[in-house]
Amino acid sequence: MTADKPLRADAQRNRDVLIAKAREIFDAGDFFDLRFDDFARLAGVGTGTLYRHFPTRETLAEAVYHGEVAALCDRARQLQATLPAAEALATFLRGMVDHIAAHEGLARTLATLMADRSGALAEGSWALEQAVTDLVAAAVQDGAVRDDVDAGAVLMALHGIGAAHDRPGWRAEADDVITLVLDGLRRPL
Amino acid sequence: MTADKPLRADAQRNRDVLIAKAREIFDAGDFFDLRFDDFARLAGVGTGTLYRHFPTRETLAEAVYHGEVAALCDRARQLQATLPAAEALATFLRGMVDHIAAHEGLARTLATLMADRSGALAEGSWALEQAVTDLVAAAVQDGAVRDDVDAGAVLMALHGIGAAHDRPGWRAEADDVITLVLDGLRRPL
DNA sequence: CAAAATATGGAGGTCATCTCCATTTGTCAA
DNA sequence: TTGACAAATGGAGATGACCTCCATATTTTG
Repeated sequence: MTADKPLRADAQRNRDVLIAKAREIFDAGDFFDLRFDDFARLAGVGTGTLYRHFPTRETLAEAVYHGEVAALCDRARQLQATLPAAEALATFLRGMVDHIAAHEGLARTLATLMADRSGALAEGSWALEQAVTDLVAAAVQDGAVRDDVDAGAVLMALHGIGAAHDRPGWRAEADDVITLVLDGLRRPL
Repeated sequence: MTADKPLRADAQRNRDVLIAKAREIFDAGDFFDLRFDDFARLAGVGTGTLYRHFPTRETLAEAVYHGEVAALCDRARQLQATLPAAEALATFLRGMVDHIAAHEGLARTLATLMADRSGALAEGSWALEQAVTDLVAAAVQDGAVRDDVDAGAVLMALHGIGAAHDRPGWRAEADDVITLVLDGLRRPL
């Protein structure tokens, strides 16, 4: 896919700084209040450098997102290796809520970008989708979960949770969504 | 809340034209590809007029959204009056998916704006939330639905459906989400 | 170490957004 | 009807964010 050409040392360094700074801003939730040019200065590089590395806000977001997704996928695999399938799925989904709760701004920012022009981020989230699909498939295999609903539905529900992050009773409602999904998955009819 | 001052005749006419044109553009999904000034010309008014009526894209979206929400609420009330509670809820949710499917561009546009700065639209969707809450409450009353999950969770799931509108297998997955939610609601444990 | 390749930064062009106000249109009382 | 006041209009132009471009600097290579 991405035939990563070896990046020059300083270029790599700047790229890393940009991503790190971006994650920071994302997390604070200030990403959209900030002029893109100013972001370059904040990161200590020229605007040209910023734009060469990340032509748009979306590409930058994708880079940050990649790290998130990788971490989540690791967690999924680890759970799958150490717990019964149904429990792994439940634990993972509950954990997702914790994770989103802990990274409010980031979740909101990503949700916004996701809804906007889904192309860029959709690609980045492919791995996450795969991980969830695997978790569900394993649970189906165990007979713990019905086989007539697509794993994509679980993704959708998660997406709703992330996107609605600013609702007053978010945490309780998010937990309820997971409860509904898990209970709904359990009964074959 | 909104102490609607009586609008002058021509102002009202322009306002209506703007909303009508906006709904049209929304539905075509071209809302974000269009310069806001050009939208004014498309609607046949000056930019000043556009901005006086709708200072931002969001306020315009909210106006369109209002109509949608009103229609949906009517439907909810009608179902609630003519069907058993559990069935009314199920029919309403299934119908939501149809509705979103039929108004692709609009759904996507609203989802985007919703995620962005939720303030404006969140206010507009209060009525919809109330309608869903009523449907759920009635079903709980009937004993057809568990009472330990908040109606907000259903809203969240719907939100996820709307926001993820561009996924390849959207329709099937959306139906699955509804299935999960309904089945999840059914079992008290 | 020289030359080639690669990356940098920020000045300035471009273009969407929004403001402002001279003019037009609607309202209402006499 | 008409005059006078209020409300609304529209579009020219200011503003400022986004992005390009290239002379200069840095890294790598032979």
